[in-house]
Amino acid sequence: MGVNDINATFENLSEEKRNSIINAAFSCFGKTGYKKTSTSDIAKAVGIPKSSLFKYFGTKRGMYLYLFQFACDAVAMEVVEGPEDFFECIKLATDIKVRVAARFPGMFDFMISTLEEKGTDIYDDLKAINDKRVDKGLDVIFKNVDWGKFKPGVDRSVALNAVTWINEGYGRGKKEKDIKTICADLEMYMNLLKQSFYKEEYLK
Amino acid sequence: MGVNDINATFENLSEEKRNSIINAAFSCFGKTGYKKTSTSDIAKAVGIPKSSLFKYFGTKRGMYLYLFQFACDAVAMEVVEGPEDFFECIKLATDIKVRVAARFPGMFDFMISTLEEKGTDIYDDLKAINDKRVDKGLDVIFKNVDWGKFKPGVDRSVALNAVTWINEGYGRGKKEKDIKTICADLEMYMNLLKQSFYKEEYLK
DNA sequence: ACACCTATGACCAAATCGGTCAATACATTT
DNA sequence: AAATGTATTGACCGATTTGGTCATAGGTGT
Repeated sequence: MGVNDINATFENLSEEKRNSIINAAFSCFGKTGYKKTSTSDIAKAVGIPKSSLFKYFGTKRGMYLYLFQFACDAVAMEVVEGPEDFFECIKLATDIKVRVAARFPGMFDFMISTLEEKGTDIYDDLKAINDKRVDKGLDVIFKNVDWGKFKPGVDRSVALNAVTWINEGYGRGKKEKDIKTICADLEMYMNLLKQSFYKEEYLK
Repeated sequence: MGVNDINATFENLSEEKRNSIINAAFSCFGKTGYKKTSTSDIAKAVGIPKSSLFKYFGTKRGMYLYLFQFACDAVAMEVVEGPEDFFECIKLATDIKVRVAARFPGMFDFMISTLEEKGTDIYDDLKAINDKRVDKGLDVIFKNVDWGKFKPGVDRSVALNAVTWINEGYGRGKKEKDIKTICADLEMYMNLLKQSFYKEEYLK
């Protein structure tokens, strides 16, 4: 084992065990935030003794930063530039999100919660990691979008808001649905919005 | 002071102070739930000593139940039967929500959080209070809706989902906006959806 | 049998928990 | 001004939980 490699023991675990730990931690931290989530909460959720967590991550802070970095990397690995059609980009983004969320269900809730919680002693570290990201949210996916397809009255932020809110809302409510149903449902909602947003000539 | 009246001292406070306590408690409990929110968290948020809270509500449990009852009553007081047009009902519901949220900003987040947290020793008491409610969510407001105005393909749950998700999404993002802007923004979003949902003949 | 590493529960001091209480501050009555 | 009743407060309580340590038990390869 490397001398300075705190996480080495964790990385040597089987992927299955690693993911189960990561997912439980995502879920716990995502629900109650950094400060209010105790290490024993997470240990209980995973089903391993607390001391193992400290072997893997050193400190609670180390664990949280690891998770944040992990989530950033997981997203960055999937992000690609999208086509010029807005709703194709939405579909692409949804696909990515669904695919990632299938492996790490609590990840996006966790990511949202990280930036909400201020006044903690890790906030600066989080921002440092976040500033180093190149993917910068949805910018990459949408950079090629042809906004000319939209009706004159509809501006970009409105469109993007409506779409993301419906996606979020659907995501919050889904329970025990398989990926195919989810994608089909979302496509239906998106087609609904498309009819409101696009000029007639682009509604195939 | 009445013998069995634990809350009497609290009720005798000025409305301003009472509301500031209620709002801080809504916000704290809404964010981290019953178990993870400490009485000192709330006291600090209000700006009064913790011991005062215990004078007002007796116990933490008592405080939480009071808040829940209070929120139920506040909603029940505003709810009325809506007209037959779906989007007029939405507007009515939004008006109610905005009006209530103007006085108690954290109330709805609190209400949502109450039913999410299971395994606490107050869950049964909450359900008991909740079961006594007559307003039962949005049923009353929407009971007169004429669903025939919708396009054949659009079913009710889809419409209601899209509308509520956009409302929730907008609500989550709003910061320092005055009520008028909020209502205008939401009306714009709703008109967008209306065009997707209604048969042509009903689009004025 | 050995060495090597991981997993684990008992354990720690420090902080925090829900809750109490005697003392103070304050307004009202006499 | 003195006396009275109440509201407010910070100091304080035992109990629990906190982040974190560590010696030991257990498994694996040789």
